[in-house]
Amino acid sequence: MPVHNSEIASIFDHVADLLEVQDANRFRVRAYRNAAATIRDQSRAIADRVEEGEDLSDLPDIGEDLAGKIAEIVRTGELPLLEDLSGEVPEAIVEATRIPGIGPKRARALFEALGLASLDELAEAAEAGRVADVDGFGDKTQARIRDALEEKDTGERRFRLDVAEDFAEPLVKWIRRIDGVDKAEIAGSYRRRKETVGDLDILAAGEDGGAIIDRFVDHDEVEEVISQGKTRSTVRLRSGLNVDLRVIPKASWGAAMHYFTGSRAHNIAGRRRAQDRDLKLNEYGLFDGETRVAGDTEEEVYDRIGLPWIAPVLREDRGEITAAEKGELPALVKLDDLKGDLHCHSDASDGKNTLREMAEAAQERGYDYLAITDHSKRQTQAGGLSEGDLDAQIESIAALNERFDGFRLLAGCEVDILEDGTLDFSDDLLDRLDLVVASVHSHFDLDEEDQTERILRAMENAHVHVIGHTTGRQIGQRKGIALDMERIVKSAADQGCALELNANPIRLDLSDVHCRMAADHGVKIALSTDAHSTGGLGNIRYGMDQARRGWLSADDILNTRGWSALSALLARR
DNA sequence: GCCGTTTTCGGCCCGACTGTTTTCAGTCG
Repeated sequence: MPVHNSEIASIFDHVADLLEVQDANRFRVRAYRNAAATIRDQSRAIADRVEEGEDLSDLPDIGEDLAGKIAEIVRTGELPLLEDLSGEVPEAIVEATRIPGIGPKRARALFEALGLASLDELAEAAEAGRVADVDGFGDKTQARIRDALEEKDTGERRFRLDVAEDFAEPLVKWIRRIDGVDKAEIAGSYRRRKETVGDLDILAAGEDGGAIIDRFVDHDEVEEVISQGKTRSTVRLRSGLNVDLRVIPKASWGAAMHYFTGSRAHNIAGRRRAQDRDLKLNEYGLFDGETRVAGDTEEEVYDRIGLPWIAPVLREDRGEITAAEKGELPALVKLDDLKGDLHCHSDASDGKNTLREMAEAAQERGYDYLAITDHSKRQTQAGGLSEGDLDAQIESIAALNERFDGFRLLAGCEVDILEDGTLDFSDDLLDRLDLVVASVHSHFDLDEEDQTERILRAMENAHVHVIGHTTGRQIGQRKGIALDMERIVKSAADQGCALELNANPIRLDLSDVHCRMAADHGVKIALSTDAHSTGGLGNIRYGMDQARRGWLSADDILNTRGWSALSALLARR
């Protein structure tokens, strides 16, 4: 089994963790972390590149040494350096660094001073009051350790974007009404529209930071004030969501938005560019010595470091800076480009609304078409249609279309991909449909080889236009099925089969990296909601954000085409 | 350990807040 990129990245991250506890050169630690990030963001399998004899040191942050180590991992599945380090540093110390406020230095100091060997022993020591006896530690840190270990709070919890929105939007509106606040916006991964966010970063412009923050920490939903200064505060809401509020002067707005939108890696790259130009970039502005030369707007900041404005969704240090430099940033797809939705359900299967209601909702959104893709017969629990039911639905759709002007319901189906990769309906029946989406809804536990073959076989059926929610993952709830995505994408390209980007915020499947991989291979993406009600069509914006994070342009998306162009494309299968 | 308009050495992003100590290292974002 080839080694996955994520496995190589994890090994490097683990090495970095262990080196950090050993108090190794911090730039060496950073080198391992940077390399891990680079590897994680590659859309192609690193293992394949090694097999093909490619020079990995061409990749950013991978030099001769790390290229050699990657080759070794690909060959043997192991890295001797990691084995050595693991023998020298107790894993429990690394685990202890996940306690908020405890980093590598303090974790190691504690374990050495108290002769600890496990987190359980650390919990006992905190309970017995021995932590506060260690030099440099006091009662507060001891209480923090005790509480964190009691709650098993590793600080790792992430919130789905749509869930975070429910808390974030009312909160930022409330902050805007605080006296002295000129404006306030949410920055961070929320603004970059990541599928999950770890915390909310809210930026407010105002002069009297102390007073604004006093009001902020007084908000009803604040459960705990983690830190509170004159310009910055961190609180935990009752929901468990952490919120950072940062107050800056109005003149620094653009620089601060840039800074707090991140990502961290994108910021570091930006500050390096500033340095190269003998400037200094921080959240207050871009400075030439003591003089601020930019900072009002993000555009101005980018401009002065020689770049066009870069959309927040691209700010992940995945090549956007080089692309911006060369004037090769993608023309990102936008909501207005969409002409329809290619996956939704009616009350004929497990949807809530009738065909007519779904059609009217789609017209209200300004769409030219909507594909009705109810479940096939295998999906009994979801009211899957029998052959006869689908037959009747095709007729109903044809009758409805008679009444529409400039709009069309597409007769479709979300047909089940069975365990062996065959489909739940006959080719003859599928042949009568405008659009066929084929999806996996069962046997999630097959191994990677079988699962991949299963999808490949489904794609070989020329009646299949789109593979629905390809990995089947549900964010925070269910891992996706084991798939060799590169084989899937290559085959999709060969077959002319599209892959779906499912806009449901629980799915967002494909991921951003997979979107980009697909586009790089020329595979078209169906950007669809999988709506089960008229309201569900509104989820399209989450899928749009994900598509943009995947660098997709309108041409990469199937349903930016009008019906005649789309039907011509579909007929080519 | 990586990188290079100062290219094989000597740099490596920047600032706020906390806890513990009394001037700052560590941690975090």
